[in-house]
Amino acid sequence: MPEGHTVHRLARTLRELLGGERLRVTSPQGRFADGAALLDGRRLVAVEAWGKQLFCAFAPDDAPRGRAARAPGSSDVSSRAGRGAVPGRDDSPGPPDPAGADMLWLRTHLGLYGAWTFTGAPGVADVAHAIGAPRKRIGERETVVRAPAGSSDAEVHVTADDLGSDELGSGARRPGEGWEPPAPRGQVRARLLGRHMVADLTGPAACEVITPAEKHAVTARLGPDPIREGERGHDAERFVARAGRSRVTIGQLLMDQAVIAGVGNIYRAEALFRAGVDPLRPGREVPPSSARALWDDLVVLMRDGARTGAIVTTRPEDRTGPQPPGRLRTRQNTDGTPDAVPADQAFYVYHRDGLPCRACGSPVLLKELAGRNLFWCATCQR
DNA sequence: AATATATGCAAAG
DNA sequence: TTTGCCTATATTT
Repeated sequence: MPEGHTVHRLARTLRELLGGERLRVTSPQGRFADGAALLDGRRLVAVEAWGKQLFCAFAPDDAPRGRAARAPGSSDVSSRAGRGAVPGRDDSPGPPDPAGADMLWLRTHLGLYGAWTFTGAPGVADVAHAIGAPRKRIGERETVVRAPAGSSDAEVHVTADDLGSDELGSGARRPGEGWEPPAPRGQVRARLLGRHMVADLTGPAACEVITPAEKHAVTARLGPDPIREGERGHDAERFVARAGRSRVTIGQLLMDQAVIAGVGNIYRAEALFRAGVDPLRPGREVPPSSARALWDDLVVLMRDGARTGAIVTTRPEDRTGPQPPGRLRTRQNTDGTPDAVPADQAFYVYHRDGLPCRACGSPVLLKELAGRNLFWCATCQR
């Protein structure tokens, strides 16, 4: 269920935790055995997200060595703030050419159910960490650390569980020394194993090894990605022009990865509400100023999502709904930041059908459109 | 134990 | 427009 923000977050995590390393690549489940054999022993030199697509570049081990290539606008593997340094890391300069003829790319797409699970050696990454489905992350538990009375905000602390005290939390050993990765859990399609970290991929819609040319063909079909805005220039104008000449509804255009990459069902519904745009209005009948506002808002919302790991679109003054009885539930993947918001106050319309609109009080509507649930307020969105 | 659900997408009809 | 697929988890029987 990840939207683009999740995939960018994954890219950063893979870059930081495995970038620059020679990896063992396997397919414990077996369904990716051939592809894994192609990548096994190669070096992870770049990790890139575009919309919901995740690309990992694997260079031959004899290729020029260096840190993972810097994707424009993203941090490279040297940004390891808050994590322990890894001994023996190769520091030689000169990233390999990601388009080089001997490069192989791993293309993955999480689809509805996919997830990456990360497990690290003590002192390298002290928590098991998964992104994507399932909602409850494997080996992780969230606890509310602070929930001030009268405040809708709470701090959430993410702790590892289920992995045993020998593996996690003991700072006694040197980082990664003597570390063995845990046995694969569930249907692990692909496993990327570094010296101190393992990344397991389950349930992807796509997991394949492709050439640079094939990778280029995939990205050429994708529209501009709000999280990557600024790399190419004119992304906003591209989106506005493309949407503005279409007879397809703006609600469908926002879900079309060739029109705008990375938007999913939640960002679609929420951005349309925030812009006051009727999802059923044809793109060519949406004023360009509204289309531009949609794009600009998605840049902010999705970058926030990539930073915090959670989709929260409500403004603080609109999070005044009644607290549900029982224990506080917060949006997952919050990284323990104060940005945590009760799950039922994170959205304006998504999954709020039948409930009163936060702005006008009229009931939020639900309609199935192109196989997906569309939520909107017919009063606020024109 | 069976069923419902999910932030997706492409192929088939 | 409908179907099929990939998987783990919460809910219901």
